[in-house]
Amino acid sequence: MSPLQPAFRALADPTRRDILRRLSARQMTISEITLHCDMTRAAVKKHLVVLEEGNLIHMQRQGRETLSTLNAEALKPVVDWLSYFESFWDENLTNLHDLLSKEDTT
Amino acid sequence: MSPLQPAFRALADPTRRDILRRLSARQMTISEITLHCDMTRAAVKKHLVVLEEGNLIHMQRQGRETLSTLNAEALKPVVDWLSYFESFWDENLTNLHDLLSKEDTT
DNA sequence: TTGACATGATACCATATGGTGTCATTTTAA
DNA sequence: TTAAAATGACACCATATGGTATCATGTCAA
Repeated sequence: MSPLQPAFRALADPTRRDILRRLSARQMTISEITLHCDMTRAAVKKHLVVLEEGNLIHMQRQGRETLSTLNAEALKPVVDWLSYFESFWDENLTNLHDLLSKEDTT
Repeated sequence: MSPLQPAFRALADPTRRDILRRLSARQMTISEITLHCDMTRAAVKKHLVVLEEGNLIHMQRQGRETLSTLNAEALKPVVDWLSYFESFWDENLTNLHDLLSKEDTT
């Protein structure tokens, strides 16, 4: 399996992307995160596990609470994968040019 | 629903990411794509539909075949969303610093 | 030491997802 | 005109996914 797969999978859910944004401000406990999520704590916990599997966050027990911390570096490989396509953004304009040329001769 | 959701969902599957890479070289028919995918044409077609829902490709009937074309621009919003976190890549190094300081005083 | 707090861990459920097989329809080449 | 090629459209299946409810366990504060 591609090492990117767990990260891409984690990013596919809107709740998980929202959690990432919140964790970018500061680390939070599971209960804190749950306050914003409109679902049970158990569901939030599951999302956190998926995020951790994607290495996008780190969970650390601290006394009776568990702090989740963003690991933004893990997004780097994802951005790199997507960056491959940046060169095609302009190239598509070229294709549009070709298309227009053909239409001119029709 | 966030306009990004269909794109993130489409990117979550390795087969679909592979198809995007292949389409970056040239547009292909469904049968051509299927040759590389180790699954039936029907399954590939489903993936193509998901990619189209994410606006990542465009399908166009051409006689008896359907040509799939990459729409790389649709990846731009995805990259933009991820770029928000770039500023935290360095900030995490700062956090590491804090952590090390604390350990020094322990 | 004792109850409330914050979780971990499960069991269970409905739906979404990823695949297959099959059949109808349109198009092309002989 | 006719069979093969290339799809579209379904029906069907097993699993994964996203949520809930519940109960056990460790921890903190009074």
